[in-house]
Amino acid sequence: MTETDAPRRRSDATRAAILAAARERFAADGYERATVRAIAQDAGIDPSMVMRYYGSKEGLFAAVIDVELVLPGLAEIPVDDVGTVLVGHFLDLWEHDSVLQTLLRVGVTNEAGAERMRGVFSGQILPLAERFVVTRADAARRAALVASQVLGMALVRYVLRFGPAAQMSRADLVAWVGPTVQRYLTAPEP
Amino acid sequence: MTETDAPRRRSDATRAAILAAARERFAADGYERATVRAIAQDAGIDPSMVMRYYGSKEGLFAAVIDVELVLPGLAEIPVDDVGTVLVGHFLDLWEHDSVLQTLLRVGVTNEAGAERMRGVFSGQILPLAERFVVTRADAARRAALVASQVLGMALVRYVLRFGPAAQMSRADLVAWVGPTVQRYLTAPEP
DNA sequence: GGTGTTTGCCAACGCTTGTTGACCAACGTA
DNA sequence: TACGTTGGTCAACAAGCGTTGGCAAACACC
Repeated sequence: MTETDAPRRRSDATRAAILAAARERFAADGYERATVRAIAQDAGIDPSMVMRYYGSKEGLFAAVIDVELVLPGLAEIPVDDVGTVLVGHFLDLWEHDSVLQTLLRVGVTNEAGAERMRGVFSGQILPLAERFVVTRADAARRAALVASQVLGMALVRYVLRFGPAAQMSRADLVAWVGPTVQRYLTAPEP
Repeated sequence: MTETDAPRRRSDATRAAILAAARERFAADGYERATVRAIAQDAGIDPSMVMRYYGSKEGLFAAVIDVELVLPGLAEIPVDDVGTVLVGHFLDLWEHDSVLQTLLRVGVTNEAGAERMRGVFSGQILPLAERFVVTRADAARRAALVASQVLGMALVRYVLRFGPAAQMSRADLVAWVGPTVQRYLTAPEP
């Protein structure tokens, strides 16, 4: 998804600085409040450079969310631990990579962000659910339930910052939420 | 919270039209993209009227989110049904009142919206949780978990509009999510 | 019926936004 | 050393934003 072996240019450092600043601003402020001027200032360059290298603000945003986002393979872990392991992986992803934070902040008001979020859902959670049930419709429902709990957890903990949710230890969170995800994936339909 | 017996003015209809238009716009577009001009056009009046009656865009937003938001009393229902009943109430609230949609859309990027959201949490879900456990810290954790699941459900269903989540029937949703909430409220600590 | 207040529109302000093009310095190559 | 290419700044643009003040019509009251 991301470019790998392009010819090295002298401006690569600038490009990277812009991208890094954009990541932080979009993740912290959402699409509208993250201005091109602010991003450029963070990157220590002129706003016009953003346009030169990314075409437009929308193009810059597209570059920010155009990253591989993969949950570690859950194939080899015991079936009974899928819930807790998945929750742990999601917490890691959330805390060490700003792209999910960006997608959530932006996806709530911006259609491109929402579309990308749906893409992550279809590409990561849906295939996971399909390994546990037979019908495609059932898998879709279960994946949606998993997404609701996992995104809801991130929402109250990292975005809305509800006190209790932000203060819960990682272990507590896994112990509480893991079984929910486990049930959504493996329990018989109610 | 809302004014009740003020002297009736001739402009009450206009005030109401502005408020109604603002509710829809804020709920649909979030704070930044809901412009005063667009709201005024929806209400069929001049943008300057918004300033006259609500002081500023921020004042208008404050008026929009300044509404009583109460979950129906859950005191008289059987303890074992708390989860399913609560989820049902939340779905009703979400579909018949735009204020929660507004708060979620805005709260993700706007601190005033987030603060109001935390207020709803503290005023509605926290007291509920305190009826089921003894220590205040435990209640806070459980309330946060309930909020994460319930808001996450709303997020994927009404805001991000994940296909499977949006298409699930109300009955299915209650049957799947109800037990999760029930467990968060009444299960012993893991 | 005259007078003061309310309701509404209009035009404009000052500011910020994304975006553009002119221009200069540094570099690579012959 | 000369020259085309690349990297970068600067100043400005048009558009949109929230916001303001003035003015005309409609109303309320004596």
